[in-house]
Amino acid sequence: MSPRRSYDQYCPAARALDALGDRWTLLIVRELLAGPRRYTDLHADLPGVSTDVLASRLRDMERDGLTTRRRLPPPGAAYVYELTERGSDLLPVLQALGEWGAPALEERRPTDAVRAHWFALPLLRCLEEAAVGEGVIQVRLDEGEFHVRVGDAAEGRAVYGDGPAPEGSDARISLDAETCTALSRGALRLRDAVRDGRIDVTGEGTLAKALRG
Amino acid sequence: MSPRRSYDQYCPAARALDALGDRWTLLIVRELLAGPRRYTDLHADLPGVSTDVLASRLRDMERDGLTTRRRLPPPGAAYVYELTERGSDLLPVLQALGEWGAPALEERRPTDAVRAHWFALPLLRCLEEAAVGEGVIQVRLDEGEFHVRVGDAAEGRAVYGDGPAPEGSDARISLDAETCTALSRGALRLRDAVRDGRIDVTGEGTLAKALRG
DNA sequence: CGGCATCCGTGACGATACTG
DNA sequence: CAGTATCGTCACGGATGCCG
Repeated sequence: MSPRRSYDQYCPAARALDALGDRWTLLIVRELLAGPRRYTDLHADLPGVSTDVLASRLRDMERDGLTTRRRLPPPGAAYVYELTERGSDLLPVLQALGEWGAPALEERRPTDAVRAHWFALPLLRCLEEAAVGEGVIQVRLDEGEFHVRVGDAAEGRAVYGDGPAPEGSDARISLDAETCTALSRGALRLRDAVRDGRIDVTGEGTLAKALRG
Repeated sequence: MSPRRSYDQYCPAARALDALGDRWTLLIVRELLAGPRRYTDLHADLPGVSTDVLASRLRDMERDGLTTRRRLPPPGAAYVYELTERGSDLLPVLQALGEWGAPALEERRPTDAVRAHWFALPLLRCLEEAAVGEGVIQVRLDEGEFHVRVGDAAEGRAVYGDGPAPEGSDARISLDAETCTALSRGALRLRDAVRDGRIDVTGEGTLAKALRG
């Protein structure tokens, strides 16, 4: 079951690792930060995880208060997993991890899987730093689409999600994964990427105008 | 050897977990954030880690650029392990983990080990938030002593360390682990703890005066 | 004595097959 | 679709031994 193998240390970081240290756990959190997911979706976006391990992690995470399992209303009645508030509070952890790991994206190995929404967190950081304003930005990569909510002072939940934003978007940008990587590594600034045509911005609102510089 | 078991995902967080996801790795980083340590010291402050796993982790971490192994000059010639700059960059990760895990410190199990410097990071956050000024504070708990450097705008390396500060301290405080926990959980404010006598402050500098309120 | 390497039992993990 | 069952392999934890 759960991390019966506790570190048994009276230390906040060790306590966190008791709940998060198992393989795949934090990556499942990363997936669910993009919104509720079904078991099969999780399995598809976590290449390499075996079915039993995924099921075991989801059980442990629910037991530890990180996730809940909810049955979708018909039609399409299925179970979806989503983060609790406690689980959503892990956003800073994923951000810190991603920031530290960004330099390691320099090399792109042929065996590496790619999903569009994996770039949501790094890109969100760039957009926040650029202070382009407030609103929802729809992002299109070759690998797929996602959306991010920038400038939300509430610092509330669901700052980004997979696919198009249900409530619509204030601006749309299109770029490739390489540009995304360069932005997240700090090797490229948002302004320069837009100026060089590596980011295509569509939309007419103030947010789109701000993105164009 | 090293995480031969990569997640094989082109994602910054996954790349970070490739290097950090193995058991004990992040706790070794936590230890080394308090300063260089010898193998035996690490083994003593990480109860439960087996000798071969510790040696293996230290080798992997050195290979991944997180740590270096240096021979101390005689007398007392021994090897010490210390973080590289890349390794020190993990401070935000440990901070985020610690902040998230702090609520789990409510229950203190009898099997839990305790070390004084494990409270350094949480306490550092409290002191930074209280904005008491700038300088080095020596902290004494029943479990041991450590020191923290507050208000250092440089945000540089070595914001805290085990034992007394080599360069001396501007103020000294004495408190118990329970008070430390309450502070890190946000259940107790620094001002109130000082006022209630749960923190004893000694020293005459501006930093000590600021701590007294 | 500090710094590991070796051996061994157990449990976690990964892949495949199978079921409601 | 959403898992459970089975199995081989590897990583982990504990103990011991070696070597400077």
